[in-house]
Amino acid sequence: MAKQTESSEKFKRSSCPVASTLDIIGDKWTLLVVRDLFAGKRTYSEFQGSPEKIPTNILAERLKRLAEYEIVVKKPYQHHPVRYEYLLTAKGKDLGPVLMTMVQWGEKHLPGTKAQIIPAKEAKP
Amino acid sequence: MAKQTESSEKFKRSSCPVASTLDIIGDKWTLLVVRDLFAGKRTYSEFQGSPEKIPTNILAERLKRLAEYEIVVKKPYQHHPVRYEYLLTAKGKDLGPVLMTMVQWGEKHLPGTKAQIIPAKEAKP
DNA sequence: TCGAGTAACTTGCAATTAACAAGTAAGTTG
DNA sequence: CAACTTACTTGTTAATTGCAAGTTACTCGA
Repeated sequence: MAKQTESSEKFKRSSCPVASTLDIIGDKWTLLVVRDLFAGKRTYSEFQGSPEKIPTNILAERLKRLAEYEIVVKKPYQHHPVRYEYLLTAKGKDLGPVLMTMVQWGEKHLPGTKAQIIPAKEAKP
Repeated sequence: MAKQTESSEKFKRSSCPVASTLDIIGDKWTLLVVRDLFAGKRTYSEFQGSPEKIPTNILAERLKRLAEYEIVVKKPYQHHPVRYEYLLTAKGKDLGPVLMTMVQWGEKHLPGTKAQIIPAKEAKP
């Protein structure tokens, strides 16, 4: 788990924006977490509840990575039982179009897939 | 290398179009091959020439997968020395918007990345 | 106050996948 | 005919994933 440098400079395969983007989100799970965030999920256990059943160690690692890349921020939303929530940053919200184009491609070309209508987010109770 | 079924039905983690799309293109290399196809590359050795230096066994496997999913078609473009070219299908061309949104995200958020202007394709020599 | 429960992780492996180097087959060129 | 090229395949090692179980901190009900 050794990082290559102390700084936030990460390894890049090339200067191509597609390749560099894939270095960050190019795996089976990362964008699913981002999708869940767009769907209004905020906590570790909410992510675990998704139908794809992400392994817990992978979820933890991906959340850490997403925080390192400043796609999400982790903050406690209550103390005593300290509980954390993960929120999309502006950088993370900018992944929305990537997700949307995947939804469009999937719905057009992969039979049996169907995006859910995301209910408008309510104010926190 | 055993497939789960004889038919072209592939395993899906869920009915979510994002998850199902990621089941196909959710890795570090697949979309780079698609990017190269959009950039006008057509042959195995042209893909190998890209700056990310994809391992040859992975390139072969990904091309096979892309053909199975009908994102590309493989066809010989000359006999005698049989040489193959890979071409995007309509389904593959529909991945263009996914690539474009990644370019936009990368250029905005990943310093040092820069999309190349793709030169107009010349006639085959 | 004890025991069960919950959220958010961590740890330990086995199994799968990726990476790297080398080798192969068919055909062409000097 | 020896070297070269394209398009792969094979073998081996390294890294990553997936699954199960364990941990920590705190709450709640009997």
